[in-house]
Amino acid sequence: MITMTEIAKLTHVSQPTVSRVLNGSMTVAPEIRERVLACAREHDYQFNALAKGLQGSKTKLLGVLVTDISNGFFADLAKRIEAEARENGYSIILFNSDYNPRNEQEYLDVVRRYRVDGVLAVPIRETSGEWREYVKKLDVPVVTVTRRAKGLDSVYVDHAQAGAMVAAHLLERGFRRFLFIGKDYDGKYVGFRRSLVEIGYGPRTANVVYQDDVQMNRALEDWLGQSLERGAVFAGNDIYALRVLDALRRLEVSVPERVGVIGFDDTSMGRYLNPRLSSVSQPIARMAHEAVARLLDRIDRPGPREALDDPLSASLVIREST
Amino acid sequence: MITMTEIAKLTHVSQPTVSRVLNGSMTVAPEIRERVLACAREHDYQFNALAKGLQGSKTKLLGVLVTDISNGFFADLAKRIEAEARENGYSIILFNSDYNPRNEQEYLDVVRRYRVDGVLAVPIRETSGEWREYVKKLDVPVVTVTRRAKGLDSVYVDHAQAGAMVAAHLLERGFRRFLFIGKDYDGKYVGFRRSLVEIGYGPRTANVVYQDDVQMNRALEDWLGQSLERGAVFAGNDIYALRVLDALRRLEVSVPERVGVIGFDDTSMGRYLNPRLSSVSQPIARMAHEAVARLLDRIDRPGPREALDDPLSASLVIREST
DNA sequence: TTGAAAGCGCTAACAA
DNA sequence: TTGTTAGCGCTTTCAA
Repeated sequence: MITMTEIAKLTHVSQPTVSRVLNGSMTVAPEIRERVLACAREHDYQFNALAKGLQGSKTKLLGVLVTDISNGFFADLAKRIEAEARENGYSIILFNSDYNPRNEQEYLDVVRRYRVDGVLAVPIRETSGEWREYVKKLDVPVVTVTRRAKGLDSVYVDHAQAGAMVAAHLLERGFRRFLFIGKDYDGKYVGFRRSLVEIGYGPRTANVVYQDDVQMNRALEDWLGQSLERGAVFAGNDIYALRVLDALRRLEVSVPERVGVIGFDDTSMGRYLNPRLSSVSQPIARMAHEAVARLLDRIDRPGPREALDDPLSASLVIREST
Repeated sequence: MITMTEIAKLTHVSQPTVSRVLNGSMTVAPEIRERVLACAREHDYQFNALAKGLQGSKTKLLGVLVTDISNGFFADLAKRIEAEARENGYSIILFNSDYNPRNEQEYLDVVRRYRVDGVLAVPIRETSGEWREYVKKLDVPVVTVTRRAKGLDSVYVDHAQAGAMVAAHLLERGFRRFLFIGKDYDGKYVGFRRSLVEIGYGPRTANVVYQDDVQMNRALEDWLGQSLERGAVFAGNDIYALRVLDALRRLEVSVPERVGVIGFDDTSMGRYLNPRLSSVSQPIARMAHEAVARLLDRIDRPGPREALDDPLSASLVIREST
């Protein structure tokens, strides 16, 4: 691939002059400018991003770390982030932690090796000390997406509030018992449960951690057997919701007459499912936009500033399943 | 971040000696080796991948270009590719062309700028002259994944064969009219149609290019109205299939009694849908493995060799919808 | 307006 | 076994 030095030789100017032309400096004689540009075009010059990055620390590279790219929600998020980054002249190095902290840690090292200008991350355990420590060492700006990490720039949806919304909706629809599929420390469950406890439904709300289909189906069956009252399942994500729907169908439980189901993330399949799935929609495009904007701002204007902590709110998408 | 030169100063050796230690050369006195390693650990040294890449052309970076990462199939593929690459010490720069050739072209330039060691691509139009020309200019190895590009290393599933399999299956299940959702030059339709034409069903097989739900639903309705014979819809991917299922439900057409539906890619949701979706499964893990292996081989042992052209075969996953 | 020179962090000769 | 020197492709002074 042709270099500036070679173009310089071909056009009989110095290499820095070529640099000036190619970077759009206006202090070059039009005649030379033409000559250099023509030569660059002819040989299809592409600057060496490594050499450029070696110099001024601007690699125009962003590290993006997600937990699971094969989850439609994160795939969408990654897609939007990539688009936003591209619009601003940045490229993305993508990492998939697969919910494995070892991977996450390893990636953070890789990111440093490539001297990325900044990192967008969906941390596995955003509250852990290890995560904070690693971020400290990174010495490039980091923006946490989807999760809230205290003291760090975070662009996220207020899960507790979303959970409360779900509770209100389910109550209004006449459901009186509740099962959450997911971890009990999950923000959405925290908010969900809190609302329910407040009005005395604490004993009627439980949670199950998803391990595999067999285990979940059994848990579901147990829960169904405990009472004949109309209940609702709040799934931690749409993937779980889809499985719940399937299990319920197998058990010949009618949705939403006997049991309601609501998902989370509002992935695109939801509106085509049978029954159409109610879900909680996160403003993906907006999150991607704000996260990238914040990150680029940190990159462009370094120095300490207060951490961004602006929870966006989710919205309910009500369809047939509740 | 600390550099080799700085470590050299701190440990009172020359910088190349630090390089030797850190790269595991055995020709260094144990005492020095210890000292240097300790210092590196203490300061959490991470080599500068840019400087390294600027030198020996090995950036340990792979460009990955897909058409749509938000499609579950490609998300899975990307995930596997990333994992395979990582196992071999490579990182991934990810691009999403969004089926836009302009993006694709632009990305190929970016890839050159970062001097990636190789590229894995799902091209938009693998048969076009433009694509071949761009690949030529790339002067790094390129492996085409999912599609077949003549004369280039290609790891792909034989879509025509898959299409033929679908035809045989549908016929066996007693369907007698056929509608394919997708482009007529799509390999799977080519193979599908060919099989059908051979036995005289040419006039009974048609295709519709998906534009949006309204248009597709209308086309579907038209097709249904043309005959009362039992027919099947072959969707170009599972996403289309899901929509077809939804449209059919709206039209109160029973699946698979009156109309069969089969998808493509066998995305994970398929087994939970109502009805469970029959689909064509591509060996994603194997494709990722072979593609990365081939690419790394090209990188490690340059020089002309015959292009890899080894079509893998897809397999039918038959569930309730056919 | 242009060029010469230095340097980013590293590897790769080559000497000692 | 270690150090010296040069150079990868670029940007950035500093002179001219």
